[in-house]
Amino acid sequence: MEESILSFWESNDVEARSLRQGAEAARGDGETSFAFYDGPPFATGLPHYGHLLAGTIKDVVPRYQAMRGHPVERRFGWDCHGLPIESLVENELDVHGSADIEAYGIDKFNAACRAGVLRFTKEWETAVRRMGRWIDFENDYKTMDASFMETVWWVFRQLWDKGFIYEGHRVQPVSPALGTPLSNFEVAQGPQEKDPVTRKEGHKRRQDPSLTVRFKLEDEDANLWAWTTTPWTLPSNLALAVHPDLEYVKFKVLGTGEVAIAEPSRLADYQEKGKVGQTEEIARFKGSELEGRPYAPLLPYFEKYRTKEDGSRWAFKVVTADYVTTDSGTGIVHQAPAFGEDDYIVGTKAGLPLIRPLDLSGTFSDAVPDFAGQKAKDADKGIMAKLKAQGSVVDQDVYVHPYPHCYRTEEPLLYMALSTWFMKVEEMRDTLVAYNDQIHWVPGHVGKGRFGNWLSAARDWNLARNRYWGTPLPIWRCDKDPSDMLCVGSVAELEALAGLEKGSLTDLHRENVDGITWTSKAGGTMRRVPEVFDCWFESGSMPYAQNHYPFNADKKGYVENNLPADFIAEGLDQTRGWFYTLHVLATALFDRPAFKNVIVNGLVLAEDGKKMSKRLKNYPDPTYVMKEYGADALRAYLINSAVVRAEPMRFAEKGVRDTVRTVVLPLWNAYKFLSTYAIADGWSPSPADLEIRPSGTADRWILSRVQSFLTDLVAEYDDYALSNVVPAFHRICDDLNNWYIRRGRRRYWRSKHEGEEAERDKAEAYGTLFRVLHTVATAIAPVMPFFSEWMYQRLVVETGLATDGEDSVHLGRFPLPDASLRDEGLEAEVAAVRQAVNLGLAIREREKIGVRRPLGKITVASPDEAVRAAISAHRDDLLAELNIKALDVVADDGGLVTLKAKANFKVLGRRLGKRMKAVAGAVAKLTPEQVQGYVSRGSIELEGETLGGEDILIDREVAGSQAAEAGEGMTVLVDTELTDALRREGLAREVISRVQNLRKSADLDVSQTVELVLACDGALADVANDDGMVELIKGETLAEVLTHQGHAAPDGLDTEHAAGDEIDGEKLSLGIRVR
RNA sequence: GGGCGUGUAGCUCAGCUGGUUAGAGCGCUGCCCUGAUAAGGCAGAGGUCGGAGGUUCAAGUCCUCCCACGCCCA
Repeated sequence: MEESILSFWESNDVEARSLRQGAEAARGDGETSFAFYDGPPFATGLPHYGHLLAGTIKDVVPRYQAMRGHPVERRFGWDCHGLPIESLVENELDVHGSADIEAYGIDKFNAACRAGVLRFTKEWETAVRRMGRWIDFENDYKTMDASFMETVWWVFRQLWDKGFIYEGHRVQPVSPALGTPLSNFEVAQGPQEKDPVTRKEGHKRRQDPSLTVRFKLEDEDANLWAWTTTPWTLPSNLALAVHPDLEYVKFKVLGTGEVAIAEPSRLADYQEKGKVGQTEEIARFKGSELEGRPYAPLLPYFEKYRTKEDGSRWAFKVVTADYVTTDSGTGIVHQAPAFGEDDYIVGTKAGLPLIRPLDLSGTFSDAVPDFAGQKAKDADKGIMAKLKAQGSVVDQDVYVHPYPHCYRTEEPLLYMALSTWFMKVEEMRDTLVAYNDQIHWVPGHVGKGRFGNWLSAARDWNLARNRYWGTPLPIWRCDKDPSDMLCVGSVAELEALAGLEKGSLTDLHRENVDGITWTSKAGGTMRRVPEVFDCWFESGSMPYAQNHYPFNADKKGYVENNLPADFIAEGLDQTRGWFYTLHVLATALFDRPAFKNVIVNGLVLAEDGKKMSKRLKNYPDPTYVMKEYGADALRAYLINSAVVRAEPMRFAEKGVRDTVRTVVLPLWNAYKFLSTYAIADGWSPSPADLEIRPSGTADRWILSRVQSFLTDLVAEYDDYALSNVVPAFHRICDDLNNWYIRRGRRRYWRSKHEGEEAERDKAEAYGTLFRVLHTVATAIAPVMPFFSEWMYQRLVVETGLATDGEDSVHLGRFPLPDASLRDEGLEAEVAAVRQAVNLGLAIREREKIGVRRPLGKITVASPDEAVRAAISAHRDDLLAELNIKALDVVADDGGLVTLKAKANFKVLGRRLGKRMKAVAGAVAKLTPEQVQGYVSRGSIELEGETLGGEDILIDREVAGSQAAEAGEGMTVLVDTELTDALRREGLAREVISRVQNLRKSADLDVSQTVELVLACDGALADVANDDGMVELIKGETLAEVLTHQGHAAPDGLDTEHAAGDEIDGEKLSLGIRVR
């Protein structure tokens, strides 16, 4: 069914027309259009349920808005740049690290990335279309398009001009073998190992030297003991850090006479392990008192940083830092600001210089002549030997700890401060938070909590990456005078600067722009800096870059009109990703938020609660699920869960199957009912039926219920609360199938000779059901686009009712609730009747009397006049549904129930406070008579309080052993006594049921008339001999002739179709001849 | 280590500003109905509301601490 709808959409250009409407409206004044941004996925893998979920949300909302008359432009976006594709290509080419890649050729490497990044786009397109998502793949955007990249340059240039960009350093993990810094992603790819104690997965463990070194104070004859596991950073030592609040001890080592300083608990630990002998305490003081104390450089290489030009102390002094702990070491931490994140922060704060005598391959430079040319880790031994020789080593040991290793070479990573480019974000925090307050987040807590907290603690954004396949940073710098820099904001500008022919530069990747140079003012050469952009910068630029803003004059106004977007949706993991980068750039560039409404979805987990894993095969293939159960069911299942409120969801195939059963089939059944009888009856809808205003109660009721349903839906859609849509749909289906159609079934097979009134009623029945189905089918179009379309085609298009341009449900308007069709009083009436029916069924259940057996009388008692009126008004439905002959409605239920009183805690608690308990106790102890007295008088005095009105709640409990049930506001009593007539009719109905089953199993047409043969005796024979009962049976089973034989035939009757059964222990044979 | 979220029936989840029989769906058991239905209805069993304190006349709901899990960030 869905496949044929897909080809219908395609061959009739339906999708394209809807999308075109969006694009055209958006290009106009933007007044009525609804702006949607698609967050670009990465097409290096196949789409999984997370993508399908996001895709569903991104489809439901635009479809709804389009139907509300706000056309939506929907362009698919592809994220093309970044590490995942580079890693993939590195593996395929077996080329790893910067040296290899550059030797291989950036042009060839990038060509491979370009070829590889879109390899799965066809599969994506197929999957996205199969799930019914309408989005434009032809007019898509790719972050690697020259036009997109040029806008990224423009964005960056804006920031540059506004002073948001600066050059700084950040400590990053570097793989010495690859000679390249690694991203967090790559670090996480490194070898993993379980911690033997905590059993938690972490970095692979390694043995490192554990070295405790003495630093000699310059203003006192004492040493500071500091600890490190990276001896190779000791030549670059520039400071020692202590915790300002920790206590330190100065002591004398008795054996050697050395005076030293360390943290006392750490010293004790050293002594326990026998590394230090007896000591004598000299003094104690806080870490803060050590601050600023000068010490002699451990090694001579950077002595020049001891004092600044003005003579003040620069490096080689004690600084304080809160991160110092007493978990290991001496409580005094060696600081090499270029080689650790903490060290870098401390160094910056203390104004220390940044020295880094190692290149990216981890090789010492000439600045450290003793170890020049050696690799960092290889130099550890020599450094330790040298320190030992000069008497600086207190202790040497081995330390085992988890440590990050290179994902390719398994070598330990080195942390180094590298030059990079930042965008100032910290100084705009307040603005970011203020604009965030204008955004409607679903769920709210993500915006307030997670995102809001992140914004108010936002750090400057490191925009540059030392990679190859990305948008190059458009900064050109003089090789003679590094302060001479130029930021290029467009291709034309670059061509002019470099003297290139206009229009000659058609691609902006590194291989095409790195070679572009020109002569600088100082006579040097202007060269591009080597970095490319963090690809989040590109996706954050997407609102502008997808339209080549501001270079494309046609779309300039369009971009400005569509900022902020009305709606976006992505997963929770984008809080620090796309949501953030969109917001930061829109705030910095346009002084507005980037979007007005956002739905954040949670993670789709496998049924076992684990991550979906191809290796574990713990989830069903999406293609299979859509083929087996349909995309509509999958969409409804995904949406009908807290996953659309950022909570994790366990995906179960069974859940999709249940969705078919509970969401799709009910409406399908209702449609089948209408079509079966309409065909049999030759009925077809007229345009007036779309607007029918019937007079009958049941018809008015169901139309009213539909209006309530629409009211709910519109509220939920408008609030982006998608998780409430399916439950609302479920309720209307229940009302439609289990009451409206069930009760009204006979109206559809009324025959012509019942007269004019019957004809009119039948027409209204058809018209109303038609109108209801049409409305409901249209209202669910955003969620279940296929089934909705299928119904619409049959109900409206094939019957010739479609007006021009409305040949698809998705091109029409969303049905808004019509208040004039709403009758809440009537809805309450039916609710009361349905409750009475439920109570009656409960009585039958308890008394073990099947509904097929008619009973004489039901009594409904209620003190509520409205309830009594409702029951009387719907008398026929109540009696028919319960198969009871007569109804009594009474106000006084005194004889049926005993009254129990309960204190109304909500009302009384507020008033009475502490006295609540006593009063509640007294109320509970009231006898039924006292309660009765309260009911008639309206007030009572208890514990010195006068209670009345809402203060006391009355519960009714059925008294004695009567066949009665008490519900909210009513009590129902059923007379279970049987007369002969009732008994005979019950048996007749049993017979009818058997005949109908036989007709069904014989596969007879609904209107096929037959000849019926019954063979039975005893009580059943009484029925067969009762003229009234015979007429009843004949009428119900379309039997033109009924013959009765004595005694059941044990071998079955000699008719075309025959069956045998037992009713109340008596044997019955029946047979059917087709006439 | 920090931020956010989650923890309620065998499973998946509702429970609004605190108010007294803690609900629904699925599953299970029993019964019933059915000439639109691939279905449906009624009932039953099943709960220390993650744990411990506290506030309050009253706590699943508010506060504190702890435990477990998830996501993000270090």
